[in-house]
Amino acid sequence: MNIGAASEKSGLPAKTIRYYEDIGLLTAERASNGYRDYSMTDVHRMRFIQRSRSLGFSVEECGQLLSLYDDKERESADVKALAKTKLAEMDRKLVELTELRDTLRRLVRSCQGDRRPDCPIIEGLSSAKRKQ
Amino acid sequence: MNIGAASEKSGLPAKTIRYYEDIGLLTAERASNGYRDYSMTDVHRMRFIQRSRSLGFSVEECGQLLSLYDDKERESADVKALAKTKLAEMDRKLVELTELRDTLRRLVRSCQGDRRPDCPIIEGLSSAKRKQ
DNA sequence: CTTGAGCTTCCAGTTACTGGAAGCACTACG
DNA sequence: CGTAGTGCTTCCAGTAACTGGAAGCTCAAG
Repeated sequence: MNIGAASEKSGLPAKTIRYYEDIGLLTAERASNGYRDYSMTDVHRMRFIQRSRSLGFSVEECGQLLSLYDDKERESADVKALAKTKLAEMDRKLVELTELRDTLRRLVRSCQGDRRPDCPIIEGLSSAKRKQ
Repeated sequence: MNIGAASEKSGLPAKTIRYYEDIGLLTAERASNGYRDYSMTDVHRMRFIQRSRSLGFSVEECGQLLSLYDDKERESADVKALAKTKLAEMDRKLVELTELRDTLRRLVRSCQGDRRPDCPIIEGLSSAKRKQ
């Protein structure tokens, strides 16, 4: 399939797919017309990257994960360790995000949304609970 | 207080504080020696930006929020609308993140962490539930 | 056979920092 | 009082991860 179809199936913009190829995260077959030609395996790889990125993995870390994926001889303990580290990070981030969401939600509720210039959202955001 | 102290109190690196000044998000008094001199109000503003950024507001949006904050005559409805939009976005992101965290957690649990090369983490990540 | 969408490469720009050099300012120590 | 070290200053360059745009080739439809 062409890059457009792969883009649609993977959720990655075509530009980004080309960029990932540039930096070595993806490779592409070429059709006789010079167009990139992707298989479902490629799309899986794209989705893998897409998901990993949205999980908070940097492109570099995606590369690590993918290299573990590619090198079937690698011990799965490596993958597990990496995943565990990321998991802890995500848990932390999730708590933080939830807190912030709740703060914002509370503030939106308490804000009148009328013409009073002293909106509590601003007040709340600038003085919200500091940690450590 | 100097930039170092403000950095510590706000959680923003000094470099970043200077950068925010560059792009007009922050201003700074200057002491007689030419050093930037910050008040607690400035630190609040920094914390506001720091929190907003970590909430997923872009620097541009922080600017909008801050301009609403600065211009006391503005209706708070504007702030509320902006906050509400962001709130919806955060809720979506939170759901997505939770899903991904759970996926990763399940996978970490099912992965042996031994020398078997067929780690299910990779498999799971690359084929995880696709939506819409 | 042309029109338009989709593909190609390449280069430039963007966002939000981050690092490093060169040099002035302040504190502390001998 | 000199100097060592840390912190501040500016400025310029680099980074990550895209994103946009130009110039040109390719393909399907009318």
